[in-house]
Amino acid sequence: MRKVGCCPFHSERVRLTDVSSNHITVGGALRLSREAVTSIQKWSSADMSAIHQSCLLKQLDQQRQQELFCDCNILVEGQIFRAHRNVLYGSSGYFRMLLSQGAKDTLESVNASFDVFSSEIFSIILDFIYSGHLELNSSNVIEVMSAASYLQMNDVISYCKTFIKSFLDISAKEDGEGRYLCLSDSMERAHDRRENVMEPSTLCDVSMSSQTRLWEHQEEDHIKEDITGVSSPEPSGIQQNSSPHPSLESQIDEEQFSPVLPERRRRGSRKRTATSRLVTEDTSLIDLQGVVSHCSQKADELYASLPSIVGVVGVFNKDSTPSMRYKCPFCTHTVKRKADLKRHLRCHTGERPYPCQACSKRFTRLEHLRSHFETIHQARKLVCRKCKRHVTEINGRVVTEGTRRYRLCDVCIQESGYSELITDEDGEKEGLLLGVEEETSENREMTWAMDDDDLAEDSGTDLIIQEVEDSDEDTGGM
DNA sequence: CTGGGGAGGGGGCCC
DNA sequence: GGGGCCCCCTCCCCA
Repeated sequence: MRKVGCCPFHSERVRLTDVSSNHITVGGALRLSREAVTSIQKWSSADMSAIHQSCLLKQLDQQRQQELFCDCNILVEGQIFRAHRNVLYGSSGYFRMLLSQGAKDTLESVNASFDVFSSEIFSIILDFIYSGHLELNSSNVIEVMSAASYLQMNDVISYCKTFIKSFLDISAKEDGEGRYLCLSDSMERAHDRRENVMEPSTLCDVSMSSQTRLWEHQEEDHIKEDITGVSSPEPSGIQQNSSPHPSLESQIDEEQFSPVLPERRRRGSRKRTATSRLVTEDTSLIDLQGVVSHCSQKADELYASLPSIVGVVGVFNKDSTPSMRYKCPFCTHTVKRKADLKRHLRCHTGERPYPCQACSKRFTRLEHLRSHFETIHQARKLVCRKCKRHVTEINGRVVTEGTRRYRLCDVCIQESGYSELITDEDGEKEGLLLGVEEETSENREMTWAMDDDDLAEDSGTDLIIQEVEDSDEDTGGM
């Protein structure tokens, strides 16, 4: 009579008396196929740790909900949250400092109180600490990030950054034909997910342009030569999701969550991002009205949700009175006024609400657009571009090349043979911008753009992206 | 390779 | 709070 066993992993019937090279006896009785043993070895090394951590975290969360072994009381807006000091210590730099100071009194409960964020926000963060899931939506993301900044929770900040950038994905994305498209698809995806729990899988689904902007802050040096993101490293916000709880697992890799680079450094990759280049290569006109208004609404929604004090820095005036400053939730920058913070945030969100209707470049500020338009498209500078001498309406002429206009003195015009490019004076006075060419609807659009005051968000309602020659000026400008 | 200038972008602050 | 100005810095192009 033969004894027959079963491989528990392959459900393969194995004759225990049949010792063949394809099966391994474990513990003298259990027989496993070699494939099963191999898979067990792989499975153990790769997943056991994560499973264990996940189970441990769930167990801790259950203890928290049952208030078992909780040795921390956190008071927020009159509401008391109970938690474990070990968990808080491993999740928050703020609590790490706080608990380190009272490390000797390990038997007594630790009490902490906060009035810089709401109980709802802290509840969200505490839930994340104990579950690894962050419940973000458009109305709480700024406050969550602000609180996370206060609590020194870099992983939460990274979550929020990714969320905001995917939410505010307003830059144009280039398709395979070199044409820049509106990002309604990615924005809709962001819209769809914004009310949902920020699961790791959704984080991985952040659009490429969002990722590149995020990496621009953290991995600038590495991606400079490969801003397209094809072979770029994973953003930190994604990497950390691979574990059930990165803070507990590794106490946060400080290198991985390095703070945002200073503003001056980030400009290094400005032109490689190509986020504002909306030039199309075909002759069709693309109406971005919907995109602009949609993005503007998204940005306004976020800005409106800014807490009254995003962060306070202990700065004192000369008379020793405290000076309140607004802290950027993305970086260490602080400003005196909320409006300045709003302006500053554009450099993080990538929002460019001021499009040039002549060349489709977009700007973060109206003054930058105006300066660009006057310099590039209106030739306002009374300086000869060639010899740099001052010119007047008498001894100088406006020369037009494509959408770019500049002035040359009569001498330089004769020397360089630009006479055929001289702009008609009458046309100039009337605001024509394309020189000797016939006035077209596009020309009128450009004229209107600077004549009217509604260049910014309002201009989006009539925004027409025009066909622009892929001239050196355009490519050089970006 | 290098220096100068143009263009773009960000901060501070005044109106 | 928004608009605007000034200043500074950085990047890129070109001679």
